[in-house]
Amino acid sequence: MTDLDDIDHRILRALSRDGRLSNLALSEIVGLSPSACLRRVQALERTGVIKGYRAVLSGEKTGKAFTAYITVGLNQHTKPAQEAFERAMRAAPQVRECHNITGAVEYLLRVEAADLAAYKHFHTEILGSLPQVNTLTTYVVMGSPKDERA
Amino acid sequence: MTDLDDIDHRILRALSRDGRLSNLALSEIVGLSPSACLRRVQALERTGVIKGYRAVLSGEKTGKAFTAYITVGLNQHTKPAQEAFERAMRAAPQVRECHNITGAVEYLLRVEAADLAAYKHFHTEILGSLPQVNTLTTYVVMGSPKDERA
DNA sequence: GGTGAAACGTAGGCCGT
DNA sequence: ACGGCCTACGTTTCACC
Repeated sequence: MTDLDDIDHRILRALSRDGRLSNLALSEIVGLSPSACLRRVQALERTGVIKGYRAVLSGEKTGKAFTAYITVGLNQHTKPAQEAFERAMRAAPQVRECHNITGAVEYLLRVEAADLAAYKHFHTEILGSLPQVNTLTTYVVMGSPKDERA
Repeated sequence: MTDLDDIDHRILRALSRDGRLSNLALSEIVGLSPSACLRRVQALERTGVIKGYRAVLSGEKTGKAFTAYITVGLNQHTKPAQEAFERAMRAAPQVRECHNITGAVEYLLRVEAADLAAYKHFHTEILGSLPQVNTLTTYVVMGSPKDERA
């Protein structure tokens, strides 16, 4: 369907590192003329290989100094229960990621909050009050030696 | 040190959603003239509030259809052992994230691979062969109802 | 913070391969 | 089908108010 050659991969690598590269600079990096390069980038965007662009913000400097991963076990495995839980996660601004995983529990969340107190509030008032939730285990992030999705 | 007003927050929200917004479009969204808007964005970049910009790629369409989270327990808690492990994670292209966490194990990884076979190879040949690694538990991602860091 | 103008980058038509 | 050239147009960026 979409097959990517060497130049496409170079474009994707360059834009992953710096999504604000100008087309002119990008064309020099990948060794193409500006117009040929632009056409490729537009095609990658059109076909959904490039899903979008994002500014990467500093958690500390935007008042989100506390990050944790949480595993969530539900007490029912029915579709309505899952949908209700996922709806609640989508509505919660502290939840940056919600993954449906295999294993002993159903979900893995990434949560960002201002501090431990704000996290505690989220944990007990929001997560703890959902009727579908059975088990919660928190893993506080002390550091991220690697985070390419920063 | 860095205190952010309402307009700054609007800028950050807009650029988080679309990191390629032109300064002109951004200035209209936040209700500033282009030059004033640009000065703010440059200040946010200079002070590290905006850490960078990234293209968000489709895992499926770039040949990474398999995603898993892995918890890793080490058999020594010494600094050299941690550093050796973190070095190996930084060197492994399949590892997109490596977080140092609290709890029963030391690390949480996010790994992306082409398919289950490629993952198995990484799991046994790379992770399994590191002398510091004691326990490995894999959680395969079946779906991500929410992923704002996409 | 806004204005204006010069410098710069973008984007699309066109042609060659 | 894909790359390079050319050029009109839009955007960025900076000194100045």
